[in-house]
Amino acid sequence: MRLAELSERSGVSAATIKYYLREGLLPPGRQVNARTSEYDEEHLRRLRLVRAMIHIGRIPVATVREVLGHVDDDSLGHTIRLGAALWALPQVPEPDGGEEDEHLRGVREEVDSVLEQLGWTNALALRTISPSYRSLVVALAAFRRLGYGEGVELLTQYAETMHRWAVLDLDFMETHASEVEQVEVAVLGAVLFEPALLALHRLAQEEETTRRFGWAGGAS
Amino acid sequence: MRLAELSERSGVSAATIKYYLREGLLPPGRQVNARTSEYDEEHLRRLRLVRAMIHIGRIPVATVREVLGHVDDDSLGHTIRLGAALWALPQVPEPDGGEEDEHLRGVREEVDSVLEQLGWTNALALRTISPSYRSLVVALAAFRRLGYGEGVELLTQYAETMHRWAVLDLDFMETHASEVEQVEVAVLGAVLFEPALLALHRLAQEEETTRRFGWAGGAS
DNA sequence: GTGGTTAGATAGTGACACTTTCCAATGGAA
DNA sequence: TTCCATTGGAAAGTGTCACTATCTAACCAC
Repeated sequence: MRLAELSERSGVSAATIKYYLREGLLPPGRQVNARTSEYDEEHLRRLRLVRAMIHIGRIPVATVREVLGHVDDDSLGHTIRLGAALWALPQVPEPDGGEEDEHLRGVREEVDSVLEQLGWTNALALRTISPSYRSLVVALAAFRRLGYGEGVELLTQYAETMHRWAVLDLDFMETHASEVEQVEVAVLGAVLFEPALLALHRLAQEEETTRRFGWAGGAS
Repeated sequence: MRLAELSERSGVSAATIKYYLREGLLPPGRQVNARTSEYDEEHLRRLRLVRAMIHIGRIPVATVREVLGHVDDDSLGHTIRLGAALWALPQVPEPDGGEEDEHLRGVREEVDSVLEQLGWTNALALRTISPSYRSLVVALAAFRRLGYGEGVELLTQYAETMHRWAVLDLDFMETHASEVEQVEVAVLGAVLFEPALLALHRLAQEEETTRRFGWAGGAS
């Protein structure tokens, strides 16, 4: 298939596809001659993956390139490749004060004790370098800075829920044979499944809110 | 406190605070005279809230204004205000094809049957207008378009988990008296707590991955 | 009365994700 | 063979976004 057909089948404009090729998000097609290339189903799939990462996962183009680079890199071990890909995903940025702590330090201690209590020894060991750990601490500290510190106490319950979710993810991942696919599935789980589950969560909130308060609910 | 102090205490530059005032994200200070305004602790809190929404929640400035407008609007009922605020949050954009269905239609049917099975009658009734429902369907359709349809079968399990989470949210919310605060807590739950829990989820994934595959794991 | 600060207006910046425009080289149709 | 739409590639342009910088006139403390 040529560029025009790839564009039509994916619903992505030819100019945008050229842009992705230029940026290295899509591998070049098979060169037929100096002025024509041929694309296949794998290109279409990759294009859909890229689009989903950008629009559903809200991942910047440069980051997509980096993440997919790790996914494709078969010179690394399985865990490393997966870790590298997941760690390249966008994270919560540094808080405003630069390094001003207090809340940050308090939350960090609390998170550490929760991890220890849960027996997450691997996560504890990775703590100093894991972006997920940093994101967690920063987000919780912001919450606490607004006066909702008590929310953090539920952390253990939430952590158990999230662990159950992770087990489901990895079970699902292991049903897929190829290593490249396994890493891809894990990345997709983080990039596409998270938004889906957040939408499901908001839907559950809507359900529960209307159950408790009805449709017009509360005073005006 | 004057602008310079507000800036120093929050770690946000004076120019940025002026920008937020201009955009209506912060209410103006108490005018002392033609060229001086006085700000209080409530301004500091609001500023931190805005910063958290923008940087942790990744919400566009215009959307923050809209969401906070709903939170502050005491002319509406409780449920409506909450719904309006949550529905104003950024959602998954339309898929590429414009309206090309098939996957979309299939997923929609599947989601509907899951909702029915769970007895989420309110969510089912809101289905046609709820942005969360749309986001869910679009994200799952993208997943399926990439060949991972089976993931959707776990939907019921995930939905039950998300409902449990929503119940925890609303329980927490109800411990807060003021209506304005209740709506704020719900919005914060969606905006700050979601990133925190996603970080927790990724941490759980790291833990479980290293448990199963070790540190170097898999072939190279 | 002088120097530093303030609110407010206007314009500028850099990142980002495309989009447009141009080109010469093809390749199928007439 | 001639014509003309299409192709890959390069380069410049566009619109949005979240600030950031510059300027002005008023004010206040010393």
